[in-house]
Order: sequence, then C-alpha cells, then structure tokens
Amino acid sequence: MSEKLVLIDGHSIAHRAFYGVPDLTNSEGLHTNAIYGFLNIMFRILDEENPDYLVVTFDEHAPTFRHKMYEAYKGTRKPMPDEMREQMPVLRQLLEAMKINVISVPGLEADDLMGTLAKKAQAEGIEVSLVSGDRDLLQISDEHILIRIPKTNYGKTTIEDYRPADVVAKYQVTPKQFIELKALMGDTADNIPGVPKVGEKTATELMVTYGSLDGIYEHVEEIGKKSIKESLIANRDLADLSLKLATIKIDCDIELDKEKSRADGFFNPESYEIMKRLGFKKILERFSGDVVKETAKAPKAEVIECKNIDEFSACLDRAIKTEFGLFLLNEDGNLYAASVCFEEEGALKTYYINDYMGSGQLPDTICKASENISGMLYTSDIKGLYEYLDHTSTEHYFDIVIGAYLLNPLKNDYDAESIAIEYLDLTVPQRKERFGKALFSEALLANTSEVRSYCCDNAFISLSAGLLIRDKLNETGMSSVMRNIEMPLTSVLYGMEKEGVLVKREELAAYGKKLGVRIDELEKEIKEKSGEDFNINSPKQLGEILFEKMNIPGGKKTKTGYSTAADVLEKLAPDYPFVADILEYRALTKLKSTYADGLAGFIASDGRIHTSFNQTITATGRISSTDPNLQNIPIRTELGRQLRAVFVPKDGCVFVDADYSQIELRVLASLSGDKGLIDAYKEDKDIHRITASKVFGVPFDEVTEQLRRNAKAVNFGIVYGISSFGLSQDLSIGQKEAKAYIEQYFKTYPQIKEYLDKLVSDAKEKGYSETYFGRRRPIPELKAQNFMQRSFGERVAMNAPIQGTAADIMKIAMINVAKRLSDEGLKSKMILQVHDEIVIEALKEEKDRVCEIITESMKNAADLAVTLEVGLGVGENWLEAH
DNA sequence: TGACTCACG
DNA sequence: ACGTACGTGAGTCAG
Repeated sequence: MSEKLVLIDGHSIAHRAFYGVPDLTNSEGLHTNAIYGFLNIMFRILDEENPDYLVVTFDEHAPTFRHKMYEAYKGTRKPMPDEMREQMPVLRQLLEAMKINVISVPGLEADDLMGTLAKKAQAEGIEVSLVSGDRDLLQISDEHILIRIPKTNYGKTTIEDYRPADVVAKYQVTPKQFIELKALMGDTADNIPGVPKVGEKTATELMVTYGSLDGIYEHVEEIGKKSIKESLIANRDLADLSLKLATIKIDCDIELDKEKSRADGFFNPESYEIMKRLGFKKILERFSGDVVKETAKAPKAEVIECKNIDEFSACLDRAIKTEFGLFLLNEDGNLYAASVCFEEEGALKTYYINDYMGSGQLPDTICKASENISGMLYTSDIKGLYEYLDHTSTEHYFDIVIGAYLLNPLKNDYDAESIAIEYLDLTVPQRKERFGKALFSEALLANTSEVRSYCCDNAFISLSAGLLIRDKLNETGMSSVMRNIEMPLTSVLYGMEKEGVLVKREELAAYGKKLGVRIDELEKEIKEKSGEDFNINSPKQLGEILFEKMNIPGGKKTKTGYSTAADVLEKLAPDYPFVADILEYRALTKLKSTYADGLAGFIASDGRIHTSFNQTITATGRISSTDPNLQNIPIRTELGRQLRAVFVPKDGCVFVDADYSQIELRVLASLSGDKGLIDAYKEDKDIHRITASKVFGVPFDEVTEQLRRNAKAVNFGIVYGISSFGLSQDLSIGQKEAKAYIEQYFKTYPQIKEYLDKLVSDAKEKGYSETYFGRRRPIPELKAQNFMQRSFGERVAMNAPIQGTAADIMKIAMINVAKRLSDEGLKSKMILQVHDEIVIEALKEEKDRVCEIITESMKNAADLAVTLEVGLGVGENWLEAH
C-alpha cells in the first residue's frame, strides 16, 4: 500500500474555524476558537486517514508575488480581526510542539506551497489529501491528490471531498479548466479581477462550450451576447493577468522533508502544557496517562500516611481549627480512605488514612470531627459527602465545585482536576488515567500508592483552589450567594434526595400496560394505512413515508431529511387522519418509554424514587434533576398528567404543593420598576387579561380569549428576550404583526423597554449579566461577530437576570422552608422542586402548619415591589395536590 | 456520539 | 441578509 500525506492549509482552516466556532476564551482571556476548531478538523482528518506524513502550511504576512501583482492593480485583502490574529502564533507554537512539520516561506503563498508539495509527493508515489477552505486548490486535484474542504456549521464539521470527477460533477469543468474558469469570473476574496460582466454562469457556459481560455478567444466572434463579447475583447490583458493570478504554482523551490513530516509524536509533555493552558479538556483526553504524569508537577504538599485511625483523628482535630482541604474516597456506600490538607508549622501537609480493611471507624471519626469545626472545610461535591458529615449547618463548609460554578456557570463539569488546571495551573492525572475503569476497592488492592496520591492531590486541590475561589467570589460580589444560598442549599437538596418520593409501582405498571395496548393498535393501523412495515420511531423513515411515499405536502427541513416535529405534523393532522395517528403514537410511546417504563427502573428498594438535584448545571442558577428527571413529569395533556397520580405520600401523610404564580413576570415588574406593570399586579386581577386590555386598548371585560392568549404570549416572550420572529412562530402570525404587538407592549410598559435595553448594554459592557442577588452569567456571545450568536447573547442578557433571580428566590424559599420545618421539630419533608413549585410530604397532623410555613417562606423569600403570590394545593397524590 | 424529538418550567 | 424564542434531561435512531 502506498504512503499517505495530509497537507493542511493552516491559515485557511484557522480562518474557517474562527468564523465557524462560537467564541471561546481560556482562563487568561485569550481567544481560542480558531485554534480549537483547527484542531478538531485536523484530528478528524487524522482519525479518518491515519496518514504517514502531515504538513501544515502558513502564509507569511509579507505580501506575496501574486498579490503584489494585483494589489498594484487594485485593493487589498480584508485585515484579520484581532481576536483571530492573536491566535495564530499560539496555533503555530502548538503545532510545532506537536512535532508537526509547519512550513511557511516568506514570499510564498500557502496555495503555491501546497501545490508544490502535493505534486512532489505524488511524484514519489504518495497519496495526498489536501485540506483547505479554499476552492482554488481544486485545480490540482487528480487521481492521487484528494482535495478536502471542511465546512463548520453550528460547530458541526462536514467535509466535502473532491476528486477530478467530483469537480466535473459540481462545476462542469475539469480541475485544469477550473483555473481558467476562475480567471474569467474572478474572485474578489482572492483579488483576482476576472473579466468584467462575466460571472459564474457565463464563465461556466463559455468554458463548457469552448474548452479553454484560448478556445474562447479563438471563437470570440461567435459569442452571441454582445456585451460579453465586447468585454472579453476589451479585457484580454485582464484575463491573462487573472489566469496568472489564479494558477497555483507547482514548482516552488521546496522539498518534502519526509522525516520531519512523520505524523507521530503529537501527544507529548510540551504539547500537553500548551493544550492545558488553552483549556482544551476534550483534547487532553487524547494524551496517554504517562504523558500526563510526566507533566504533573512534584508533590504539592508533604504527604504523611497515618498508621492508624487514632493518628488520623488527631490530625483532623488540628485541621478543624483552621482552613483545611478534605477528601473522602467513597464508592457504593463505602468509605475507604480519607486525606486532609492544612498548614502546619509554616508548611502545607497532607495526612492520609487508608481504612480499607482497617478499623471501620473512619466514618465515625470524620463525622465527629465535622461537628466541631471552627475553621473552614474545603472540599468538592459536598452533597455527596453528607453521608459522612454533620449537615445541620453549612456555616463551616465550602464546596469548591459550587464556587467554581458560580465564577463561571457555563462550564460542562467542575471536577477537581479541571479546577486544578484552571485555578492552580496544576495538572494532576484524572481518575481514569490512574485507575482506568477499576473500582476504588479494586485499585486499593492493586495500586495503593496511586490511590494515596489521588486522595492527597484532591485534598490539596480542595484547600489551595478553595482559598483562591473564595477570594474571587469576594472580588466578584458573589460570596453572599455562596454563603447564604448555595452552601445552605446543598444540605437541603441532600435531604430531598435522601427522602425521595413514594411511587405506586403497580399503578405505574398498569398505566404502562394500558399505553402498550393502545400503542399496539396504533402501530398496526399506521402500518396498514401506509402499506409499509417501518420503524415509526425513526424520523428518517417516517419522513420518507409521509412526504415521499404518501406525497403529503409540507416538505423539507433539517440537515438529515424531512422534519417530522410535532409542530409540522400538527398542521397536517386535520387533513390527514394518518398523521394524527402518528402524533398519538408519538405521544404514547414517549409516555411509555420515558415515564412508565423509565421511572419504574428508578424505584429503589424502599419503594421510592431518589432523584439527583444538580446544583452546578444551569447557566442561570436553576437546579436540574437527573436519574430520573422529576422536573419534567407530564402535566399539559390529560393522559400525561394522570401519571402524576402514581406519585403519592406515605401512610399518614398528604402532599402539600405550593407554586409561585408568574414569578418571572413579577420579578420583571419589580426589577424594571415599571409603574404600569406593578400597578397591574396590585389590582390583583388576571395579569394577561389586564395586559391585553392595556396593550390592545380594549376594556378589561371585553378582552376576548384570543386577545388574552396573545397578551400572554407577549408576556412570555418578553421574559425570553423578545424577538418578533419568535413571537410570530408562537402565535402563528406574521412577523410584522408580531412586531406591532411588541411595539405596542413597550408603549404600554415603557420602563420594561428601558430596563431590557439597559440589561443588554450593561451586559455588553461587563461581559456578564447579574441577578438581583449578584449571581453572574458570562455572555461571551455578545462580542461575537456573527449576527445570530450576538442576537442570542442579547436575548440571554434579557432572560438570565429574570430567570436567575426567580431561581435565587426559590432557593432562598427552600432553605427557609427546610429550616423552619426542622426548627419547629416537624417531621414533614420537602421532597421535590420543579423551578417554581415545591412538594412537601406532610404528616396529616402537621398539614396546616406546613401550609403556613411554605406559603410564608415562599412569599417572604424576597422583598420586591410586587408581592409574590403562592398557589397552594393539598392532595393524596401529586395530581390532586397540584 | 450527535441529531431529533419531546417532556417540563 | 443573517435564521431565532429562555432554561433543562431522556429515549431513540443511525452512523
């Protein structure tokens, strides 16, 4: 098999990446999107092709010969944006660290370099793949030179491959003719003038008819269109110049250094350091554990292994009087080992105890120590440690994961290793790199010293990063959110997860069975009507059946085929009963697989479902729920909401369910200070109806249902960061009409408009938005060049403070509810939260008191210009209570 | 693994 | 002109 070379046009791929990948910056504020996008494209190609050689070429900035020829004639290239310019040297530095042959020759364009290298490699019998964003290269495509043009859309990369046949198929000309085609039509981006009046269509037609530039001029008199003919004749010199400009050189004075170009050695300590600095976590995973260990710095604190539990206990007693990092090695309900890091005699020390097969007293020792902390405990994921810690108060606890989340809630995860990189510039191996897929119990037997190192690293990171994170929270004004909201909430959520919610297993099964019967009927009917045995759950197959086989109008969408989304199908359903069947089938299978069957798998041995409430996921400050998600249990359809009847209180209890009424709109009214909206709320009447009355100028009592619906949609839209398009979609009206509604709305409530504008301008200036309580959300999209991204940023700037403030209020309410239940010695327990709703499993005898507590706590969670109203329900199941 | 769809606020 | 509502999580298909 012949050898293979991948040649990458560095500048053009970086350029593509820069405009295709959303704005990214590392912790130093360096923009990284072009580098990141470049690497993704490069790795994608390398993974696909596994070449023997790899070369990346760059343009030198000095004007090149070909350009000079034209620049003398007219104009120059557009300058590179600063955000991209600053990335280029870093990219080259990284590629060089990866031992990649990076070539640039002053005075030579990347095209010419690549053309030459490709041809020379080909002459040696090497297969070449040439990667560029620039279609100029198509001219050197041949049977052994494949031109690959990556396109990045929505961060997703597709690659167009061109062999000569593909060039002919797409442009109707051979690669060689492609040069002349280009000479005729010109290319402003490449400064090729072309022949005036000749565009892509004319040029193609001429080339197809006469075969070449010379051919065209030989027959120039035969050309029918007078203006074209005249332009061709008058501009022969321009055509010749353009041809020279468009021709890529294949005879530059450069050789392919095969040894230097070997495609290996990418993942070494040097490149790891740079990737780490750039913050490319996903790519760091490509490095082997050995490289990671090599780059890891020497021990960060002296490690001392305790011989027995008493020794460790003594260390803990010293630690709890000061600031200390704690790490607990636990898995599957077992606590195996612990480490504690603190300053002693002027030096950082980490004490470690391995209690696997030891005294068994470790949990007790930890718990007792935690009750007597006078200093501050720093750790990660404290909610997962409350099994072993006293959690009646969180005053002396600091969770670095939550701290890091508050500082930047946009990250995907906050494991200790990433925090170490970001805040300490310290690389430690991840669990996977140290132990692979082994359980801790297995690793403790196989590799005790690595486990010790893992534990001690973590305790060290908790303390050192914790102190930095604490300081940064102070600097950013978020220490109050941390201390008064997030940390107290950890123990509230722990309690809710531990309590869980009782589910009637048999009724859930019966519900699923009932769905199954109807699903089978529908499936049979759908397959009969369509005359086809196909997978109804496959959007691809379904789309083809609907829009091709059955010829239903309402055609295309999406990259992969027809859209079969509900909003598309709903428009068809009235005319096609078949489509209505599909919709019903979809709704029922969703209910069955996600809820009936899905939830059943989560019922624990105590008959209850214990979800996870995640505190570090959302960009706005809401909590989320997983495994299972109990925040999206159906309610909007009758059949779906029946499911809620299987969530029940235990014997002797009822559900008390409280929800905020329009909390986000009330927050908006308060924060904006809009007199009209605040007064509207004071009237204590249907807010959407009042809005309709004011906006549409209709007396309150004469507001029709339709008008009220419209006003409601606008109210929602405002909270989402209104756009006329979005509103028009929601209401199925024209965009003009939607725009008129919005303008009318802003005329009615002028201070809302002022407030929203200010949110956007403030966020643009600061780079982040802020809730009433000081929680921040960075909005890098506001600086994007791309209109779409920037508009998104603007909507986010309007929505995040509103959604986030509402989330803060709810969290405060939950903390107060939990505190009062506990202070008053009540046994009732908060068990669920669904953003604006709380469910309490209340003892029947405590029910009335619980209703008072929850209502008061929620109403008084914040002091706003508008009262927070709370709806209350009591019932024997969730359906009844809500 | 990503795209699509759909459940909730 | 660009191509959209804000915030989530889970199941399924198809490559």
